[in-house]
Amino acid sequence: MPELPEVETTRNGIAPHLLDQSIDRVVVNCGKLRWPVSPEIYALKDAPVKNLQRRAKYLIFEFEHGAMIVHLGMSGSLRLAQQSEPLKKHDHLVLYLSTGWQLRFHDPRRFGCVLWTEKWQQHKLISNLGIEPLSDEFNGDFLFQKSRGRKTAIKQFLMDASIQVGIGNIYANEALFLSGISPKRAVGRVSRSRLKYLAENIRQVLSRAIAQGGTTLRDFINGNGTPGYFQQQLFVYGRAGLPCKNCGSSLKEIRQNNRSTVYCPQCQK
DNA sequence: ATGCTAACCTGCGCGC
DNA sequence: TGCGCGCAGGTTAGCA
Repeated sequence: MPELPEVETTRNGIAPHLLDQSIDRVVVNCGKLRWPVSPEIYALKDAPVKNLQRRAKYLIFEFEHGAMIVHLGMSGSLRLAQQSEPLKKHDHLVLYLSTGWQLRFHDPRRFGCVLWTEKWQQHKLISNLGIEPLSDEFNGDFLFQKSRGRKTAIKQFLMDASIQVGIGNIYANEALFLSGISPKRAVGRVSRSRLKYLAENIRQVLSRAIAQGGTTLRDFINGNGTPGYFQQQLFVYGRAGLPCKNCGSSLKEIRQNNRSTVYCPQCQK
């Protein structure tokens, strides 16, 4: 479900309700997620949230004594709710805030996770991640340096979180279209100038998606229960067989690494 | 090191 | 209406 913009949108939506507020208690309705919900989460009590940040597609809730790491997987969402709203199917965790609001973790497919760690930067899911695509280090030179000698397809490379994080299937497809680069091209053979353009497009597409509240395909909602609007601006993702918005020819769909890739064979070389 | 596959799940749309 | 199939925003573990 959520790529970087959707996770960031979630953070923006819930942060005002959490910062310096206390989580009184947590009720776990189903602790069987990608990994079992950590025991420390069950025991969380009267804990003020000191900070809420995003690293890759992870949300990090920092407390005095440690941190809660949340990943939304493919179908997860976090949503603020009032007590009076009935629980939905797949509302696996309910965090009770001292303000009376609840933060509910909803995840039909249960590919997400809710874990506790004392030092989140050293957690094994976090410590080996690549750089943030919206940071200054992420640019054409970085992509050039990381990609030399590699034969892997450029799309797969973009989605490799050990290189750079946050780019999932939607935005990999979109960024390559915006850059006019074939998703099949061996990344090690893409020129420095094209990689520079690609890096700029990645930053731009992610930033714009955040500004639009993310992409809502099936059921993504931000922390306040409202959908995103970026899907209206998608050029290729989900548009296989439809006309290219640039040249009008039919968009083609292939599978790479068992993920669907949509691109314009005319515009992307 | 790099790279592929299976695995973790539920829900939905489509063809028959 | 119902059933089976394939596909869906992700990522790790395990094995070549």
